[in-house]
Amino acid sequence: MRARFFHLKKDMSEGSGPGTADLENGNQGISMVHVSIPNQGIQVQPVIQANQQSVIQSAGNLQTIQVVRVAAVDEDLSSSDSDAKKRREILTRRPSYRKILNELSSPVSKMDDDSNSSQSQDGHDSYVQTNALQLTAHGDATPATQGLQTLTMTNASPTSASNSTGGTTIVQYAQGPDGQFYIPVGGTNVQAYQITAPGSLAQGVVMTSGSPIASPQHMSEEGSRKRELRLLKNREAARECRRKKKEYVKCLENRVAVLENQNKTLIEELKALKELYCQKDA
DNA sequence: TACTTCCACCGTCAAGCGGG
DNA sequence: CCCGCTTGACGGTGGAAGTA
Repeated sequence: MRARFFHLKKDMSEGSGPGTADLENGNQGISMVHVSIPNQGIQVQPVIQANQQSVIQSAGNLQTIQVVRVAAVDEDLSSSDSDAKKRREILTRRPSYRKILNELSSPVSKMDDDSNSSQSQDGHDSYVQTNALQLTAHGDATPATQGLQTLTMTNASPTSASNSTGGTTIVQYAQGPDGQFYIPVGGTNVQAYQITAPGSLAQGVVMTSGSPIASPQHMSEEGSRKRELRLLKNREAARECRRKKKEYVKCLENRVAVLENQNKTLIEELKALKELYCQKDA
């Protein structure tokens, strides 16, 4: 089995590298941590036992960050395919990063509400709030771009083959009589760009300049159009998903840094109090 | 310099999930 | 129930670093 399988969850529970110090007890069966943040203080409270789902729930000030333990699952890597299937079934699906980040940042804000950025409760996490990747298609009534469709992607990557305006990416495409997709550039001057077949896509959307009317015949099917659109959407979605995942990991790492600092401070405080107590006693 | 290894990123597929 | 979104898995690519 490839190590990449569930690697995010694994990273979270293995106690290796940055961002895992608060989860070091994972190998003792402690896989849930209570983090409560009353005003400024932070309490970390391990909770024994956890079921197999990654859940983050919040109740008032108390947030429960429950981390899936994968170590036990990974231990029997040599087991049969049915075991692998079982593991897979057990560990399928986790809440989306958007949801997790929502919960991490609550009750201050809701991710999908008005604002586009927020800070989590520890005041250190800084990540851009993301809306779900949304693509809405609607016709364009302007004569110059008759038949032009517009895909609006909120918070899509600015590097995508599209116009990006403040987190909203607009992909415009026209559908030729042959069923091809054309991406017009320059308003009235409808210079057509053809989205090529998936097989010829090395990376991203390869666009080749061409006539808005002429097209190769092999792309003329409705099915291939739909597929092309689906792939385009999924490409953007995957990009967005990876970005969110990165933010999520960063968010956790920041949280770990804060908790480590807190822990260090408390240890020093305890040490000082101990010394004071010993001096008094002597 | 050529080769290998590692890492990050990407596109695609497939499956689960939630909303309508 | 269907459709679209989300995300894990997989395979591919390119660049950086290490090695013979």
